[in-house]
Amino acid sequence: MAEHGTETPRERYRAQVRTEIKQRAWEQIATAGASALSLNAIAKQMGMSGPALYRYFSGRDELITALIRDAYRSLADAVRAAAQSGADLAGLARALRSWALEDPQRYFLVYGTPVPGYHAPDDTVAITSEIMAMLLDAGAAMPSDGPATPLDTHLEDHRDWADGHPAPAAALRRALAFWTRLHGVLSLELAGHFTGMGFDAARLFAAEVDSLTTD
Amino acid sequence: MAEHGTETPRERYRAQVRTEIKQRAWEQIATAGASALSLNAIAKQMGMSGPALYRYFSGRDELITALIRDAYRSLADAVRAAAQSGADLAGLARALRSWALEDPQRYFLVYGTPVPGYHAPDDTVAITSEIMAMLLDAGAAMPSDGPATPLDTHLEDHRDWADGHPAPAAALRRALAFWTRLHGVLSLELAGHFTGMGFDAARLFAAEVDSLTTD
DNA sequence: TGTACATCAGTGAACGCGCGTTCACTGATGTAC
DNA sequence: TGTACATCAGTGAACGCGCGTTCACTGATGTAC
Repeated sequence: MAEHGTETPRERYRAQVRTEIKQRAWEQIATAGASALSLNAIAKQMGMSGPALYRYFSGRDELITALIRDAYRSLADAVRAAAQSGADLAGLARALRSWALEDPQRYFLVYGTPVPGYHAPDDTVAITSEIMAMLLDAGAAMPSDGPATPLDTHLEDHRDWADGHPAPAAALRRALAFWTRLHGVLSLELAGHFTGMGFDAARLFAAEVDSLTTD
Repeated sequence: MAEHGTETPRERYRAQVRTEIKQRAWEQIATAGASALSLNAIAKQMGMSGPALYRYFSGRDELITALIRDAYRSLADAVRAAAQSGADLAGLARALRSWALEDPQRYFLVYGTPVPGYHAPDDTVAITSEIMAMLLDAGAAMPSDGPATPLDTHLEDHRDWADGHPAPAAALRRALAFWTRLHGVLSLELAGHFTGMGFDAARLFAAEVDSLTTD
């Protein structure tokens, strides 16, 4: 028999139901957007009554928070998997794109329109700098010819966000460009702003990836 | 006395109230996000009863549609104003940034998380290509040295979206990069993803603007 | 192995709420003679 | 200029709805002796 740590059957069941709730929540978000997420609707879909969900989440807010945390975690894992298999910046970019296309609404839960007043859970900043560290690793592994840009010198003085990472300024710049440029193409593509324009979004993305490595 | 075309006092009043409704709607969106927009709340804020608004908009959907249309229009006007005062691509970029910072939620209504199932009004595509034409003008006015990129040749074959504009492929590429790169920095900044990182978002934006003119 | 008890998942009724929207109406504003 | 009528802005009551959330409960599952 497989061992599951010190998990009791009841704990396993709880974890299972929690997972199913989140899964249904994602489906609902994919169908009608995050603002339409409803506990009662999820319960109905699972064939149980509304109040039952309060055994698993203390309320709607905690559920959404859990979803956001999972989304960040999942993104970091995707990048990590690529990094550990020896990918360079371009490889990480491909991993990012795959992850984004896999579930656009998940992407938008991380990078989409912020809800005024809502504050993302604290762990997300830790996960973000975890991702940043991997980008910095990849950026630092590249040859950086050319003279320092004005942005380089600014970043040299404001590198706290790199959290002690010894990457040179050019790598900091590249990590930021990775973030902003790829997010630019991806989010416009996922939001449907390219539909009907006729060109291939994948090629535009590829060109932006190229732009990171040739400066 | 000033002439207002053939506007009757009643028509003027109607237009005034419609404008105030939209204004309150924007305030509400800025406070709690677009999904929290409520006709009743707007009415209350204006000191009138809920049903009164139905004299001015056929329902919530028509109001949101009007807001989106106005947002697109306003963006196009901002770009146009810059273009008509002789700005180059970098100048248009500054205009875009100003417009975005002026009202982040307006920006997100145009470029933020799409609501699955909702379709933006048709005029918006016309306005988008109006903006594109101005970017193409500015892009074509720049010297394009260097060999054609793989993206250039792809765009050469898929330039329908340029709507007959005679810009060379390099200008098409630059217009798209303008769009995606600046959106990348801007949307991350407006969504607050840079807060706490310590660097100056304006400089990052400036660097991206530079990247458009030096390839 | 069998009984007594504790834990805990899920139910169903009930709460107050704010939403969008309709409808028949009142009263003010404008128009025609 | 004054009266008769039409237009139309805004009201208030009412509708059904689905939401999040609470509470006292039943019944099944697990635990201790």
